[in-house]
Amino acid sequence: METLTTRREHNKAVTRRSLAAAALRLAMEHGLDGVTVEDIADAAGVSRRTFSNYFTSKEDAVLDADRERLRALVAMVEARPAGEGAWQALRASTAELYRVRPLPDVEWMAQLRLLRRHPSLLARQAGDQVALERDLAAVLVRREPDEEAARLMAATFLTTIRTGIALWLEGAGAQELPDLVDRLLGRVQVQGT
Amino acid sequence: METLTTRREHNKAVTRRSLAAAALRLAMEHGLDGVTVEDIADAAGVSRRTFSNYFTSKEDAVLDADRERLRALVAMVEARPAGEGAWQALRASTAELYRVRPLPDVEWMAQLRLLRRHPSLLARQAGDQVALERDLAAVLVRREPDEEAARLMAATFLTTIRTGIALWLEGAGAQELPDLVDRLLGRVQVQGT
DNA sequence: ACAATTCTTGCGCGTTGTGCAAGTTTGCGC
DNA sequence: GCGCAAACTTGCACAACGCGCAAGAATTGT
Repeated sequence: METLTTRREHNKAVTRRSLAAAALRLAMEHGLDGVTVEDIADAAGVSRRTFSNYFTSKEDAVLDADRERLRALVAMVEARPAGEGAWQALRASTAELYRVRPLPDVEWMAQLRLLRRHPSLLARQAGDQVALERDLAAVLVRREPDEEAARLMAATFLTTIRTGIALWLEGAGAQELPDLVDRLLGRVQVQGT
Repeated sequence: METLTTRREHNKAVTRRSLAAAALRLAMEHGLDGVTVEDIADAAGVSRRTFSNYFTSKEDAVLDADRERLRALVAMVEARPAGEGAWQALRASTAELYRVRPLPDVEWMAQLRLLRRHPSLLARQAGDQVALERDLAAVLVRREPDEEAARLMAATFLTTIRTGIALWLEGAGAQELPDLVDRLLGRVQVQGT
């Protein structure tokens, strides 16, 4: 009675998660600069070299959960009802994401405050988003046939999310993140075809 | 008969420019990975250690001109007529930037194709933009008092520019960049107060 | 059970960023 | 012009990083 997938994939997924979790935990504990790749590898019970087989840097590992979350969001957008407009689908998916996968408050708060501080993480995160833009735009094309508009929409949308998070982190945290993000999304308009 | 500024500042400016220029030239010539910091330092006639006094990485040096350009744009936005609306000021400044400082076609084209390829440059560039968002938002506040809106506008604007450049690079280059960017800017709308 | 594929690991190497301390240049008041 | 203080450059050393390579271990399919 193994897992549903093959054993290899399962093992890989486990070590990947271990590494990402260890990276996040240690970075929150000692600060990003207070942790070496070797520390993370040790905590996950693998060698430094193996770490490099999964991630290219510690920033990469720390942000793994973030990326996974965004990939889930793209999938949600794809699964929205066919008739829905592009921007509406994005907005609805965002709300859905916060419903289906709420942020584990305390831990995430700490992670994000960490993110916000360290420039190399900000840079990496922004870089990741650029890569995601293509995927998101590809999904959007079904709802917004003009490729140029789809691309612009994807970029604008992701940036709006990022801005929402930034504002939320800076503010006293008086308002709920989902509400803030949704309000921002309501303020932006990208003209379609 | 020295320069207008003090000698020290002048010398610093010279070596900085030398380093940035050398970085750009060598990166275009041999690819980003085909160049070491030492190569760049040698080409500029300084030591590797001195390079680090000016830039933290070669990506940093390569993108120096880009950043300077964006800083000029922020200054232009600040200098626009007082009555002008925020988004209108941004749009006008962009057009002005392309008029006042046209892109040295061939060289820039090559640089941007280089940028687009290399992930670490994309990441760095995106990270720089995040840092610029604050400055731009601060300038915008005069025209858009709602800080949240100003911030969102700054982020959206910079992303639109980036998207325009990305599309331009990918396309056959049939259309002029300024026109493309201006069209994109026309498609986006960020609701003020 | 055996061979092929895939993953892990240790080793080595070139590169990077940075603190430190000595040397050099520039600025400024006398 | 003189000399001192501040600022800048340089070489050195070191921990850390990313990655190619090849040998060993685990997993797979037959």
